[in-house]
Amino acid sequence: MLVSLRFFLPTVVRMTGSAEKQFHRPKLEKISMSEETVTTATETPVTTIARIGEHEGKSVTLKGWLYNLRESGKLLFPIFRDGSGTIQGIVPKAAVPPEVFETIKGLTQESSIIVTGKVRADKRAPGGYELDVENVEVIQRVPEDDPFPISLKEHGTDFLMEHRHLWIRTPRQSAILRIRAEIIKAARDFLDDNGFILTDPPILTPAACEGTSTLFPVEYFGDEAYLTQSGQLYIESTALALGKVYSFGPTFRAEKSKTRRHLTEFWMVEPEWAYAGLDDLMGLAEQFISFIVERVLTKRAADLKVINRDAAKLEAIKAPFPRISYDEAVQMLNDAHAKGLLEQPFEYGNDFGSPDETYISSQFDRPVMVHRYPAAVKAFYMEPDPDNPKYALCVDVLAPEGYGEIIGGSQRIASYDLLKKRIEEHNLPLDAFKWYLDLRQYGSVPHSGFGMGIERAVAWICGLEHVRETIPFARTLNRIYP
RNA sequence: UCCUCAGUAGCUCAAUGGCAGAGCAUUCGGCUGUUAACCGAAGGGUUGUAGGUUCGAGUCCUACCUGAGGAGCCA
Repeated sequence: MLVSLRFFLPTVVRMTGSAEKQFHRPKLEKISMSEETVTTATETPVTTIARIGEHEGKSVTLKGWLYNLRESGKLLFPIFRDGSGTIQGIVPKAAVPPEVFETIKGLTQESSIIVTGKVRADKRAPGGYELDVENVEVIQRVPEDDPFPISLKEHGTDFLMEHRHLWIRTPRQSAILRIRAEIIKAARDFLDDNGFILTDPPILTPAACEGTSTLFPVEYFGDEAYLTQSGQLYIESTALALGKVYSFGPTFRAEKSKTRRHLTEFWMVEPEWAYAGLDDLMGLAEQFISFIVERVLTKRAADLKVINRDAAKLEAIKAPFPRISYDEAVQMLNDAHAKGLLEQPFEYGNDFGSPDETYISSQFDRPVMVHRYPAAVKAFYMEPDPDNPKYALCVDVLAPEGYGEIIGGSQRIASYDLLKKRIEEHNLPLDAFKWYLDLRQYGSVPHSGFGMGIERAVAWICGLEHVRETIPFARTLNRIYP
């Protein structure tokens, strides 16, 4: 896979003694947590590229890096980035002291600099503004014999992942990480504002949560422990203590999955809700997803544009979402196979494979909720449907555009006897689940919850090919560096 | 674990079994509005590893290593 690094380029800076003395270093009165600070030495406001429009016609100071340098005779066009965006500067030779011109001319890509200049609106500028550079201070100049490895041209996946610590500086990757942060904040704001209490489950666990996935073993003072594959069982207990709870944290799966949808370490947000049934859960899921998408559209429109995401597809994501049963989904798959739209015939009773999920989701313009799978293919703790115990009261939410399952949830078994029976049927160690059974011994209630994989949600909302771009440092089957 | 594909300059890629190439990056020179700028020049190679076939292997054969995509499993 080739990844085009649009808007990127390199350059350099020469730090001469005489030039350095002319550069002012803005002195801050204090460390400010706001984006805007004022230097007492120069009275030049220190701002960010994202907010530079507030300073049109005035001189400002930016702290950042050189993204690219173009030159045309006695004109230099340095492009700066500061983490909030990029802006082009212009440096006519006649307009600045010779030291400043020579310093900028000698800058290398990704050299760190503090630059001062006057903000000017310009229709030719992609961001609407340019900076007439007045001065520059070089903090560190990248040596030209070991230049920044990620050029503006295309690179291969392996090379980019090997340089992930530098790749994240590029505009597209930075935009994705900002959107990820917004998605996480939206998820937590939604749950916080709807009465869910954050309760953090342990990451080191004594046994498998579900008994299915392959776990990462850890040496624990002479015993074997495992990295958690889900916080669910633990937040069932906090839900019975606090009513409505959620967890947000990392989970680990040692499955040898090699696909664009899998990481060995990923983040999940899991609400758990006492006295809630499957219908309550589906209502929560559609409100939750709608809220997150709306928030990203509102607050990260500029970043969606940077990554070229079709916002119209996201604007359609509004509750209610279609709800279909497993049986109805199977009927869709059978019809599709009869029409030649699906290669493999679907065998009733199985869980859906990737091509199946892709087809089902492609039939809708918003996430589709598939409920009541056969209990036999689902986890041991799911409550049977009272209307037909062959089915489990569970739901998978399939994202549009072929992104597959982003949410999996269910109503949990409330009966002590049934849960104990299921644990035995799955050959799970009863003693390890004693505490879990206690939840059904002491004030058991119907309760439900789901887990949403953050990386899959980010991949879908951003329209990405692969989940490895949705997290700063992806952990996959074949990569644990950097 | 299985299937498919790919490893050649720092990067992205060419090269019918017959002299190892281009673009970008780097260095030098030119250009006063460039948008992955452009124009000219220079430096830059153990063709993933090991073996084999051949007068001759980047190219064909075998094994291995590494990576990618997919299946299974999962969020």
